[in-house]
Parts: sequence; C-alpha cells; structure tokens
Amino acid sequence: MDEIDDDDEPIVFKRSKTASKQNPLNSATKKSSSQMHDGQSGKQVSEVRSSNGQNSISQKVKPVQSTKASLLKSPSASPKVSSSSVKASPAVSPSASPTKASISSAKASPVKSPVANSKPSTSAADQSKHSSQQNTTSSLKEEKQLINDSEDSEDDKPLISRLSAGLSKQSSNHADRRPNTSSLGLPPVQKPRVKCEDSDDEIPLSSKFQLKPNAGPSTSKSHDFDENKPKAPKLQQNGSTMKDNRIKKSSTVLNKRPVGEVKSSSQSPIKRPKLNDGSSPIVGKQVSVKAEKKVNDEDEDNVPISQRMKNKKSKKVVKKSKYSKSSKMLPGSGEGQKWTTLIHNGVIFPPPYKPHGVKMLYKAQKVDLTPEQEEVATMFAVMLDTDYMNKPKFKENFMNDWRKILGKKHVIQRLEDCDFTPIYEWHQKEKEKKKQMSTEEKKALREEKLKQEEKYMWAIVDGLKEKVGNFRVEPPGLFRGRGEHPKMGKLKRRIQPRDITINIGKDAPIPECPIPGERWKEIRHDNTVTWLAFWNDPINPKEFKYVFLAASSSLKGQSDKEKYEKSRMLKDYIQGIRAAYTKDFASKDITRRQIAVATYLIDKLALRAGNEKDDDEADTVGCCTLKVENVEPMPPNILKFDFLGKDSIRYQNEVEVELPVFKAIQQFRIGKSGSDDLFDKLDTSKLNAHLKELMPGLTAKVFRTYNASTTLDEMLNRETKGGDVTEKVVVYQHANKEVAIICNHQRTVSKSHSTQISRLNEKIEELKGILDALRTDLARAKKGKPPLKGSDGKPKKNLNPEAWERKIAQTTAKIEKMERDKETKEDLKTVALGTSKINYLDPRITVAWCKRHEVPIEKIFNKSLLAKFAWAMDVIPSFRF
DNA sequence: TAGTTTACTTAGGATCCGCGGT
DNA sequence: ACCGCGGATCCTAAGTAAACTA
Repeated sequence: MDEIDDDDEPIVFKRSKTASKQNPLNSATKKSSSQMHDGQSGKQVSEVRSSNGQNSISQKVKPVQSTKASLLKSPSASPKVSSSSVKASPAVSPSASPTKASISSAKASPVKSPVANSKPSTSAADQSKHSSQQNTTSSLKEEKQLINDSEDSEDDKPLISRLSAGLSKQSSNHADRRPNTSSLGLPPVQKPRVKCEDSDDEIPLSSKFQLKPNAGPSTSKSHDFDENKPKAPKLQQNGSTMKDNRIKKSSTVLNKRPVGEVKSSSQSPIKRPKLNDGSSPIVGKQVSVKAEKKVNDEDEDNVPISQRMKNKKSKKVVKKSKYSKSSKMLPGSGEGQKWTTLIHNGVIFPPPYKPHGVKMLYKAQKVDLTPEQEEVATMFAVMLDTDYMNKPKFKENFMNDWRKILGKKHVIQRLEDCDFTPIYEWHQKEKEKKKQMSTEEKKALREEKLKQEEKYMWAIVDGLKEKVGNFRVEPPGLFRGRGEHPKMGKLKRRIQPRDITINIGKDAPIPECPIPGERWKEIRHDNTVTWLAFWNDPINPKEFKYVFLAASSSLKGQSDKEKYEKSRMLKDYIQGIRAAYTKDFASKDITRRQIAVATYLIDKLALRAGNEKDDDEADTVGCCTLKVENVEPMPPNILKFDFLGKDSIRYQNEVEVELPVFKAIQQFRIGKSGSDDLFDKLDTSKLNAHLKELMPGLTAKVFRTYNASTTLDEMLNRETKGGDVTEKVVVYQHANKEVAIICNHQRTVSKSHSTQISRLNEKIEELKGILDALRTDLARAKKGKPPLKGSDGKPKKNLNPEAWERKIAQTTAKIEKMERDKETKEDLKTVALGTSKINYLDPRITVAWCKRHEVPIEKIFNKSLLAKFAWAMDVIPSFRF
C-alpha cells in the first residue's frame, strides 16, 4: 500500500487513490499546510497523525480520481500564488510528498487517533496543499467582484447579502461589549492596550448577516419565514452601517495551519489510556447511526395539530426506542446509574503561597504585610492592567475582603492611597523571566508538572481509563465575574481538603489526602452522578464546583450523543409544534399566548430559556426574563431586540415577525414599565413543562441545538459544490459562521486587530505599487522597450510580454488573496466559531460531510474535538441531521 | 438544589516570516 | 540553501463563570 502507510495519513475520508485504502475514517492526519492565509507561502506539510486502523468501518469510498487530479494543481488558469509558494510545492507528486515532517512524525507517534481507521490517503497532504492554491484562484473569481467593491471602503452592501444568501434565518446578534483595559489609576505600565475601537466593532453580529433580507434583492425571499420555519428573516439592522468589510465568503483564513499535529498525539500526556487503546471508545461504536430517514410529514400540514402530534408521537415512539437503544448502552447503566465502578485519585491542590516580599506603598510609604495580606494584595496588583480597574464595584469588593485580612486597625485603610506598582512590576518581571527561559528549561518544568499531575489525570470508569477534566482545585484569586457582576473583586479563598467531597466507587481505594494532616470533607459512593469531587463555591456558598471527566470520556460522549439525538427528534415534531404555537398566538388565555410567543422566539431566534436570577448575579436575561424595554415593536411587524444575554453578551437584532406575534408583544407591554417582565405569566419551568408535553424531553435549549445543527446541515448540503478541499473548508466555515451568528457567539476583538489590519493594508498597497510598475513594463515590452528601473534604481531583466503577464497575474492573485484574508479577518473579529462547534453542531454532520466530500476531518476538528467526538466518527457518509 | 452544559478569556505553545550569517 | 533568531500570529487548551434543567 502506501508507502507511508496509514499512520501518516490524514484522516481524510476520501476515497483513496488506491482502491485498497479504503477509507478509513480516521486516518492520520496531516494537515496540509496549504492554505495559509497569506497565500504566499506554501507551508510545508505538516505532520500526520496516525490512525489505527481499527475501526475503520466505514464505507469505502469510491475512488474519485477526478478530484485528485484536479487537486493537483491547476496552475494554468490561476496564477499561482506567489513564487514563494511555489517552492512549497505544487510540483510535488502526491505520493512522494509526505513531507519529511510527516514522516518523522509518523513514526514518532504511535498513538493513533482514537477514531481512526486508517486510511491512508497518501496524497491528502498534497492535495490539500495544492488545493489551497487552486482554490484560491477559483474562489477568487467568484469573490473577486465582491472584493473589488469592498475594497476598502466599507461596503455598502449589507452583509447579509453577502453572506447568507440563502439562509432565511437570520438572527443576529452582536454585541458590543468590549472590555478592556485601562488601568486603573495605577500605572499602567508597559502594556497599554490598545483598544481598537473601530467603528466596525459596533455592528451587531446579527446585523452582519441579517441584512440580507432586505438588502439586496431581497425581497424575493421574504417569505422566508412563513412556513414553518421560523427563522426570521431579519431585517437589517444596521445599526451601524459601518463598514464592515467582510467578504461574503470567507476566505480561507481559518485554516491556516494544520491541525492535529502528530506531535501532540504522541507526546501529549494526555493521550488515551492504554486501556482503551485499541478499542474504540465505547460509545462510539455501538450504535451506529441509524440512518435516518427523515420523515416528513409535510403533508400533515393540513391535519389538525392534535392529530399531527399524535402521529408524530407514535412515530416518535418508534424512534425513541431506536434512540434509546443507542443512548444507553453503557454497561451497567440502569435507572439513573451512571457507572458501576469508579476509581480515581482525587484532586490536586495548588501550591501554597510563596511570599515575594516586595513592598507596596501606602501614601508613598512602604508597607509590611503578612504573607496572607501580601497574597491578596498581589492578586489585585496582578490585575492592574485589566479593565476591572475601571470598575468601582470590583475595587470596593476587593477592599472589603482585603480589609478583613488586614485587620481593622491596619495602616492601610483606603484603596485610593495604595500603590501596588512595585508588586505589579515584580510580577511583570517574573513573567518576563519565565518567558526568557530556554525551551529546555521550560520543557523540564512541564515534564515535572506532568509527572506530579499524572496520577490525577485519569480515572477508571467501569474498567476503562478515562481522562479527568478539571482535577486541579481552583486556586485562590479575585472573582472575575462577567459583565456588571455584583460580586466581582471578592476574594475567592483557598480551598482545602476539608472543603472537598469525593465521590468514588465503593470498592475503590479512597484517594489519600495530598495535604498532610488534612482530610477530605466526605466520601460518597453515588453512582447516579458523574462527578468525582465537589466543593462549595467560595463566592457563592450555595453553589458548587464539580470535578468531572473530560469531554473525551465516553460518559460525556454518550450524553452528548443523546443531546443530538433529542434534537433530531425535534425534527419530527417541529411542524406540529409550530402549528400549535401559531394557533396560540391568538389564544384567549394569556399564559398560553405568552408561552406561544416565547416558544416562537426561542424557535426562531434561538434565544436561551431565561431563568430567574438573583440580585447577586449579573443582570442578564433570556427569553422568559426579557423585559419590556428589551423588545421594541416597530410597526408594521418588526421587533427590535436589545438585551444582555449569557455572559453579558449583548444581543441586538431587528426581526420581522408574524403579525400576530407582533400584536401579542405589543399587548404584553401594555401597562408595564420598561423594567417589567415582558412575559409576566411565564418562567422557564412553566415553559419547559409545556414543551415537554409536546415532545418527550423537549426543553428550550433543544431548539438552539436543533437550529444550529439544522442550519449547518442545510448549508453544507446546499453550498458545497465542487472545488478542492480548501474551498470546501471555506464553505464549512461559512456555515459555521452563520450558526455562530444565529447563536450570538461573540468574542472580543483582539488587541492587535487594528494593527494587523493596517499592516495588511500596507502590504496590499505595496503590492499594488508593484503591480502598476509591472503593467508599465508590460506596455513597454509590447513596444519593444526595456523595463523601467525599479524604485531602488536597479535595472530589471528584459522579459517578453508573456512573462510580464504572468507576473502581473501572480501579483494580482496575491493581492486578491490578501484582500480576502483581510475581509475574513474583519468579518470574524467579533464572531466566535468554536462555541457552536463544541456545543451545538452535531459532529456527525461534519464527519459525514467530510466523508462525502473527501475532506480530511482534521481540517475541521482539532485534536481535542476529535477526541470529544470519537463517538461520531463512524457515521455513515449519507448521514443527515 | 444538585448536577450538567455552555461560554468566553487567556496563557502559552506552535507557526509563520523576514533577515542576517554561514 | 540552510540555520538560527526574534517578533508577530495563530490556535489550542485550560480555566472557570454562567447558563440550563431534572
């Protein structure tokens, strides 16, 4: 077979060139290095990861040759990127190509990816790299025009139009929060952060794509929502019209580097337990997916709802059994039982505080502090360059707790008179020192730490070794609440063994308490829960902090799978549910009407349920807790949302809704003040209780998962056309982004964002200058004149017109690529793609799509996602959510 | 309440990339 | 052409806060 052998291959699902290799799902990875954003470089390939062939069940794919061939480059049409890239290689033959890196890595890593099947596709790497180039080009043309427009100006076109053309749903989101910086009065010291606030920032995510409906051509699609799918078309909101320059299709930016490298696999401490090795994760294999056929009952539309439901129900039942089977296969699980045997070593504590002796100043005088006092002062000093310094609440809470430790009569009385600078600087120096350590020293330290922690990293659950998630007890510090949290700045005291309750199998040895002279608070043997340990949260004593298994464990994987199965079940009920709530928009019963409208919003906008919150928590809302002031009706039928959701992320969106909904909202607002609950007859338990009547296990959050996964599945299937791997990855990212926008997953703009953009602009300008010169030279060459001297005064080689044309094409391509990269960067600066990938997108959609389109799964999932989604790797290629 | 899932930020390692030296 | 180097970027993985739900 392949020379290289599976180990190195990427897990591509592609069919291999050789028939022999079938596709194993997992094969090794490699990533192609290709696509970098900058188009120029071709990076070398990277590594590979091995896979074991064990599970390769999957289907084999049919050989596709065409693809491959094409992949290999297609220079002609496209200008190849920069010369530099060239070296990387287009020329390489596929087979040959495993780069050295890959090879070496391969051997290095014995570990195989969990999933793995091996499929060797040798060329994957090559392909990808080629592809990148190629796709660049190809994509270019498509986008090219767009780009031009956008150029730098902001585009006037609504994002929407750009992006989601097709989607009808839209939601938007966006937030603006951006924290940052400034240091409190204290000297900011070295790093002043830059905040970039450009204008764009302010645009809500949602707006980004929402616009589309209107924007453009729009209208045509307006009906979008009518039907059953509620997704709303969004109106635009542009609130800001700023410029966003985003490209419609994202460019390749994302994948720049190959993901899973070998190295990690082999060396990482984490790797899979040997126990399991070989066998695939438990969960995974068992059930394989049912292929789903989707039932559509579209016809039922005319049937009365009640009946429909019934039908569904029955259907569901059937299904359920199916599902259930899958879900609980774990050995031993019975009623609520989560495990049969559980062995672990407890938790590890942070090292005791080491006093540094650096004196802070109080009214310009050095102050002596006890180690305990100094520890807390240091916690604060270290945060001088954070935005918390601008929050009075933070400082007040800190001072209150610190004062308790200082004692009533301490010299230090007022925070305003404190100068923590010496400690801050000491800390910066320590950081610097650490950074300066040689790589070997760092490595030694790491290994040392690893050695100490190793025993805590694993647990043995029902005989299988599983990774533990958070086995390190949280160290003391100042509470960093998000948003305007009333408790920010409070001291989070050190947790002791006597605070910790351990949960472990009855026959397992009780972990010894790591701190001499201390003992655990309690030992339990509760197999109906999955936690290994917990302690009361020092900030909120009524709450707890738990130690669970890692996401890659089969326990978590199983529940993850169940979550997606439940969401898929919603597909069969959704029409009936929509019809039911639509009917209730006009119900005489106010509660019923509120439930209907709330359900509609959750369904259409993917809002969270919205539990009640206490006064000692940040003031954020979800659907059930929306206030009158958060939803403004704008006739004729637009609702303008503006509120702080989870993590105090702002949600802003203007959505066109069905008239009855609009009217109902107006009516719910009557007689209330802005801060009153919009849905006064509702709370999450009532809502969920109602939902549960519609479908077993249905809760508000299921709609989010459903919406997200459905969107991904539809977009992937609608928008994946031919093209090389890189282009396909772009399609994926585009879909991923759409989901992130729907779910309002945001991130703060990085401090260096604006700098990076301007740097890109400079490069682009530079290239444009070169381009002009090339054009001049071309014109001269055509007339038989020699080229002008370069700006540096050196004469250039006399080339024939064709050669100049080629150079022009190359440069143009480079410019276009950079423009696209810039757009994408701008476009994604406030959008977080990761959250939806980790929590909302059924991995089987991704895996099946990768198999169908021969995209190496590593292009989409990094190492930890591969581990987390091990249960989904053997899905059949035809799987549809 | 207790238990579990979802979320964003950050630390730090991995890469990229230009540059001078060999 | 190859290597080492340092700064800029990219990305993963850790950390833990903040939701949701049984």
